[in-house]
Amino acid sequence: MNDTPHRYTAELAGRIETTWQDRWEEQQLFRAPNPAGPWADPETVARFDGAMFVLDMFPYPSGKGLHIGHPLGYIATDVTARFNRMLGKNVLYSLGYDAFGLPAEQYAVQTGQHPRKTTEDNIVVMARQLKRLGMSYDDRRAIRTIDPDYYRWTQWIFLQIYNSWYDENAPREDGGRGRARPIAELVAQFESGERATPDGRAWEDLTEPERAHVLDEHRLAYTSQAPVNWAPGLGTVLSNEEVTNEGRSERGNFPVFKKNLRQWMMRITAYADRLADDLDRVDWPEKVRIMQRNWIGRSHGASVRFAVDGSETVLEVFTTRPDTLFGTTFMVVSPEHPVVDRLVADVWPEGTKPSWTGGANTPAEAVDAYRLAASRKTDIERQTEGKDKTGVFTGSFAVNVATGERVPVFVADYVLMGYGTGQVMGVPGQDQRDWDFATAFDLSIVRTVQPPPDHDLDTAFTGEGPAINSTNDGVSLDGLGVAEAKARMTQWLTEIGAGEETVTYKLRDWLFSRQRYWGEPFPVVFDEDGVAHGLPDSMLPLELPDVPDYSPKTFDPEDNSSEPEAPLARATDWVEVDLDLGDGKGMRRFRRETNTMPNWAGSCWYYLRYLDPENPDAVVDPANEEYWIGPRPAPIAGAPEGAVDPGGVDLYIGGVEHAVLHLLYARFWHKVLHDLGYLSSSEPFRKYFSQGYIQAPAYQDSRGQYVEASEVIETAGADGQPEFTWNGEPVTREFGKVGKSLKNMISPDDMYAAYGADTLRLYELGMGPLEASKPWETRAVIGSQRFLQRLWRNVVDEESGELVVGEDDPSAEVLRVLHRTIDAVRADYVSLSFNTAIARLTELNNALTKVSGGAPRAAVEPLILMTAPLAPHICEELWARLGHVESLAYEAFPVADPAYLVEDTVTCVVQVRGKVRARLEVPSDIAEDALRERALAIPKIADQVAGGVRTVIVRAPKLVNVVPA
RNA sequence: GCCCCCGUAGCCCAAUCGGCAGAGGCAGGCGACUUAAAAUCGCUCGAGUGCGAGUUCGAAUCUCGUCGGGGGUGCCA
Repeated sequence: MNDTPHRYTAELAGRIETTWQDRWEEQQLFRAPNPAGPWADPETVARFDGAMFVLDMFPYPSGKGLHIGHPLGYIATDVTARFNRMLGKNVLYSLGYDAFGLPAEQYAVQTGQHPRKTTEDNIVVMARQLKRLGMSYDDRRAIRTIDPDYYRWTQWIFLQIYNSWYDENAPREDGGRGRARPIAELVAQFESGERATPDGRAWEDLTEPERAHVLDEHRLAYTSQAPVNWAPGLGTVLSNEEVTNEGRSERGNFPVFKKNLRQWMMRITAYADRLADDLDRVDWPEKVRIMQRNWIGRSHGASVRFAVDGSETVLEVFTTRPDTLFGTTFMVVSPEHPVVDRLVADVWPEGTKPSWTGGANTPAEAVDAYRLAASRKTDIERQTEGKDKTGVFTGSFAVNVATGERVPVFVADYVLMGYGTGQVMGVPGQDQRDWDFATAFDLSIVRTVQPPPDHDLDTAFTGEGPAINSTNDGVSLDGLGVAEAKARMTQWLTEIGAGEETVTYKLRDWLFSRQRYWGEPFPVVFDEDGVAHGLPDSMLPLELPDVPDYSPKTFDPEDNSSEPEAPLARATDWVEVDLDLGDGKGMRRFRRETNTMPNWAGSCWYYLRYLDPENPDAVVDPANEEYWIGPRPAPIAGAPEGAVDPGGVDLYIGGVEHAVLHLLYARFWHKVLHDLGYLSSSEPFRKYFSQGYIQAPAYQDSRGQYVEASEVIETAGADGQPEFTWNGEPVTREFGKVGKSLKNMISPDDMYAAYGADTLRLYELGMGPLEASKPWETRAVIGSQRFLQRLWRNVVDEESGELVVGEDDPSAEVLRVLHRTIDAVRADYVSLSFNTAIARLTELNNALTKVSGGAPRAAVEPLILMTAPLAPHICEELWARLGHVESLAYEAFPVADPAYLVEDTVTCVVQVRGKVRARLEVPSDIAEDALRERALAIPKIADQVAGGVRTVIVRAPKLVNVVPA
């Protein structure tokens, strides 16, 4: 029989936790009122002290359920949500499911179940695990991307983007220029003649397909032929992330080919500048802002036009180093570039070196062979060949505009078609790639920046230095530094009409279609001329049809000529439809788009739907948007002078693996909707915090195979280092991401059973800073349980279950500890420093344990309130046992009394030359002079500075440093 | 290759503005409770901050170099 029936064991914790979880749910305690929309309750909203939107990256409902790595961020947001409720804020906090996607489809194909069934089953499992963790979600707002009521609006947003164009000259309210406008306004410009059509004909003289084609050049969502990763053996296209370094599919290890297919694209490049500039206005980790800026890859330089000798053809290059133009000794064009055809000469001209010809008899032969070889190489092969430069001479010469010299034009695959103009000027003196090419092809090298004396003579010099060899009749750069020389050269190029200042980006338009079943259908149909039409709102949602077979058609893995067949294409009854689009043309025959949207679509805007999930009339009521995420009066700390707050979610926590794509795509959509007037905020996430990973030990046997981590036995070795064995065999330990592949899965369910959810929450946040990755150690979880057991014992007698709190006033000493703790914990919660908050609470808890006569109620109650965001169940239970009827979820968070924060006396350290030599107990308000005198009067100090004092540094009241002469 | 972050006790981690290296936890040691063990409780041991310079009255903190670990990116003109 248990001696201590009221001890806080895992079993008791489990009972308490499930009881409170049910109670919270019954009382609908965490439902946040909205000011407008279907749930409008402005009176309740008015009772709060402002709004706070706390957001997690919503999960993909995997069949394996949660592991202990997942909840870290969720616990952090839950603590933040609970803390802010206690500060009087109206807190919006929920968690939906990102439920379309490839794994569900693949699992469905394997098991013969419908992906909706397996997905919904998985959601049930995850929802149970999360409820058991004690999350304070508003359950009404937990949207699922697969629900037609949700993806109706995903489709609606797609249509807004499709029906928009980017007007680079339109003024914005923030003072800049460029914003999305309805496509109808562009049509009006064409109709009125304000804007000329590409070929100059009048708009009304264009056929409908011609007009559609013109508009496609402007739409923010458009179709185009684009190269994609095609795996015939899988019957599907793959994202780049799904392709291995060896150019095979991650799943199944099938060959992957680049294939040109008609695809939907999103014109995200139109927003490149704003996506880069507005990073200054959001409160994000600097690391993530740098990653996004790198991804956008804005670079400033100049475009320069080169005449081709004896031809009308003009080559146009982009360079970030116009100052080095005098050092251009050759030109290079990408093999895929259409201009190559016009460059190929009939015969090898005089001066052609043997190494330039590739052994061919004519330039045409050489270039054809080279282009064919390049086309057969994958991107990966081009990369893995590294720095070995290959190429052939075209037989043409261009004219260096600065020197007037003829320079040979080459075709080489180190120049990429997809960046800049696909043509470069070869400047070996100041570019290592060009140097390598010049060396391989025996081309001349002219330095136009003076390298320092210690510079390696066999390499390019890319650093800062004075320009040399850079003077002609029109311009001289000699002696100028790089920045000045760039400006001077760009100015000269502009004057003579040979070039101008230019900005380029690495960012590409976003490939937006997938040949999959389990995704949002495009709300688009094609008429018999092949012209695309967006469906009218009244036809949304366009529901994903049930099909008998949702697996993609597979082919011979090596059959590059095969074409993907989207599963929806087989639903012929659905694809071929007669519709009246309401455009005055009556009932017509259409063919539906059979691609589906990528996984990103649903996750691009889910946070907006949390704001107003049941609104049938709008994606979100403008008043709700404004209330929850509208711009605030003050910009974020550290924003540039004059910056305006962009609005957005108050706190978004998620893994850094989504730092580039998801966050960038969501920002893009948000800005489009802002431009079109649907949103007052211009950024989705005002503050983003990237959490670290929890790593768990994984073990490999002598063959390098991972073994089940839970079955590994640790022993102390002869040298005191731990040794590990599995089934008696020695294994080696490493730390890695938790999961199936490393066989180190640890389920939160096991932790609930062994310790309880409150202990798990406390342990995960107590491990270290939220942003750090740290190793899981099951053995250490006990420490968090002990903390809660001590807290329990401060209130409840383990034998009898009676209250044991003292009703006397706390001592001054206890009050000082209490108020110092309040002060620190408040600050720690605000800065997400949960590990130090836990340490402070532990300290206070330990101190109360030692108070004779029982921990005083006046100290225990604030301790419980402060611990409640971290460990809500046990705190609710103790709060109730202390006689409170209401949940503590909306109790005011304790406030520190400044009177208890100041000490009467402090210990002052007295240093000699920076080394501590003595200590003084002094009044905390001691004057500098008095402190100096007292320090110098200490005999030990006086002895040490007998030779005289050079200076005394006093930092009253805590430090005196005496520097002897 | 380039860019960013991190190295503090056996382990995970603290340390406002540069001012006594230690808040908290794990493990270890000692003790209490127990017939015994586990659990629990109390007490306790423990590093001079990866390494080398520099700045400073004073450096874990700032600067430079170097080593180790992690992340991003990659022929981006």
